[in-house]
Amino acid sequence: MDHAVDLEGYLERLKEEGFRLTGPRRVIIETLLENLGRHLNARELMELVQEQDSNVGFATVYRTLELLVGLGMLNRISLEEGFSRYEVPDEQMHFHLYCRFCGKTIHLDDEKAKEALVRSWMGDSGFVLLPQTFEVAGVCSDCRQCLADGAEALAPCGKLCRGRGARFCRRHRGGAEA
Amino acid sequence: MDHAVDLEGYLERLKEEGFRLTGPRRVIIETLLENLGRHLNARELMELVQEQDSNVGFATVYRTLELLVGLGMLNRISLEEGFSRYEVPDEQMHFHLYCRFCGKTIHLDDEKAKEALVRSWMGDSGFVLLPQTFEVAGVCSDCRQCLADGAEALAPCGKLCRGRGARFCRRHRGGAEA
DNA sequence: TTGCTTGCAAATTTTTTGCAAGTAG
DNA sequence: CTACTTGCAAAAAATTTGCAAGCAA
Repeated sequence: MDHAVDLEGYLERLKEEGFRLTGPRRVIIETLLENLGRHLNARELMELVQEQDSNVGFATVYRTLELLVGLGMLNRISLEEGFSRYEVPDEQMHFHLYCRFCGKTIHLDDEKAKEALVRSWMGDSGFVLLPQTFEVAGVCSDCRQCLADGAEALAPCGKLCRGRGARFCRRHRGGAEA
Repeated sequence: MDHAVDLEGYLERLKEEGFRLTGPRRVIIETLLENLGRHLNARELMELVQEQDSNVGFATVYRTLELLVGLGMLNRISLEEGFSRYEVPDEQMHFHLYCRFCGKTIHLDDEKAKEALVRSWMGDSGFVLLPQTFEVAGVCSDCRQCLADGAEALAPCGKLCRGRGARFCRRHRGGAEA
């Protein structure tokens, strides 16, 4: 799944585009490539980068991320958490199941076939598909069990119920302990 | 595409869940249902709501959005703009092509069939699919023409090149006028 | 050298929260 | 009445920007 991306080639590409190969950029890119499967966000990336070089600042991390995204060398993705995550684009697409309530993620198989299918959707639109990760939102079986009586009400379950929605979670409101 | 959602039924659902039907909530929900296809963000929603009742504050808009999302009555979506957009969940999924460079969006057909396909991806994972909108990222033909020599470099084209990436856009950096 | 880059701190933007006052049920 | 809700203002959190100093090419 995480078949290594060539670091030197990646760095070279930056240079070919006319950007300078600086220390901070090097560390940031190395970190990104060493954590291919993790979908780091800016803060997580920052923390890892600072283990290597504590001088690198937030601004540089953000600027480098934006540069890479602008060059198509990095994808910005969102799990609706209120901030962005980033992934090094792979040759091919990836497909995940994402539980909207507990955040659990499952990686799907046969990605090549699925990608071909998605590509076929573009038809004669003139669009060219960019490899990306699809997060298919759903409810996992664990959370489904937690969903009380009114099955379609889809109230968040009490176990993980992380993030913003927690405040209105019926389980939490009742005081039934998180 | 935007087959009306029943306002009273929607409001009723809130009450059934044990939440109060207040003026501000009413206005917010009305506005949401009157702009089904627009994928409003919090600020846009706020502005529309204030045309109806200038007393409603940002906090209430955010709190109501969060409440509805928590109840599964609203989906939070992201176009990687740095903030969230919201959509009233439809019975069925929707599929868009989204140009990563100019932001152009095209609505795809045969959504029922595509949805069935996506549902089949869930296999025996135990997940239940939640109706959602898929934004398939790509490059539209207009932007493809703007992509200079190094075709795979994918530098943003100069025309619309909106949002955060603009600063590093090769076209803009050169001073070649946006 | 030249001018792209960086770090820092301040500024923005988006979203959340505390709290007294308002109000639906 | 009761306690869920609201508006306001302050607080947080995420991201961006101005600018003098640093450094790659």
